[in-house]
Amino acid sequence: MTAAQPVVSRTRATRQASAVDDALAATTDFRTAQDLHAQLRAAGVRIGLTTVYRHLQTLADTEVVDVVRTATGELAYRRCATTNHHHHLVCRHCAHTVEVEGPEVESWLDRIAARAGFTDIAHTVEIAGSCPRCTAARA
Amino acid sequence: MTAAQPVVSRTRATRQASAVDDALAATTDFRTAQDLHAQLRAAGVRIGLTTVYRHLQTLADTEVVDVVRTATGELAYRRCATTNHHHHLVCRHCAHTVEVEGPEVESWLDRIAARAGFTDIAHTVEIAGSCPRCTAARA
DNA sequence: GTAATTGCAAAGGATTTGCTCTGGT
DNA sequence: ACCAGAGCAAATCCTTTGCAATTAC
Repeated sequence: MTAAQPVVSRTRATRQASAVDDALAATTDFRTAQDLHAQLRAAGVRIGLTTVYRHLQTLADTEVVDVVRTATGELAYRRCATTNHHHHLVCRHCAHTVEVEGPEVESWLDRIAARAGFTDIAHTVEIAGSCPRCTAARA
Repeated sequence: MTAAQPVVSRTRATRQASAVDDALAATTDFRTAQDLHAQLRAAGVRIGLTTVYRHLQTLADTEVVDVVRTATGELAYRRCATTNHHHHLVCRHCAHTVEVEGPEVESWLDRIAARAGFTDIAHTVEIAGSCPRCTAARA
């Protein structure tokens, strides 16, 4: 596999841009902007919340990160391993995330959309559950 | 099929409660609280936005209405025809909604969840598209 | 009459925007 | 030096809450 290259969202390389990049590279879980900001600050990085939001937005626009909306309505971001179309299995306790593919889901979507006469289909499939580790910890 | 009975969310039957019920019964599309409130006000009903929110919340808690989160993050409510598990095909232009079932999706979910060791799975599948009418209108 | 319900105003919380200052290049 | 990017504060937007007035029962 190719190493994740530092994706500079804007035209200039700044300390803050790499900080956000690094924070995203350091985890495979979905993180909110507030989350990442707090973590960066805790780690001693001087960065504003607005800046975190702006970088994440740019990364999302560039499709470098995936965005999902949590159950509470916040946006969460994640640097995905594949650029292929996929979905996420997210632990509702620790946000641990697993990428999954589902060809049969995609074909089902096409089928029911066609049946209803809908075109230009977009879809989101989000799956929440309890990951093995959290399930064990709570037993 | 059985007629949709007026579902009173609280213990007292008020003018406002039935107004919300009626508004929901009058459409098959997903509507936001703000939306319904504006519509009711426009129709001359005296009702506060807070009250609309409260009734929708209660109805959602009672599982009388389905709730989805729109692409812009707002909550949208809808009185569904079936109480069975189903998903929605929603027109991104006019919010026209079609209920769809997908046994294969449900079984796929179980399968991938089991494979990843996740338990206590919940999922959302939201499908957005352009309905036949809107597609035609925009051609 | 009593307690549930209403609805205004205000609070909350996430995200965005205005605008000035800072720092890449 | 120039201009993109940073960041604070203020503004937005949806939704919830506090609390006094209303109204169903």
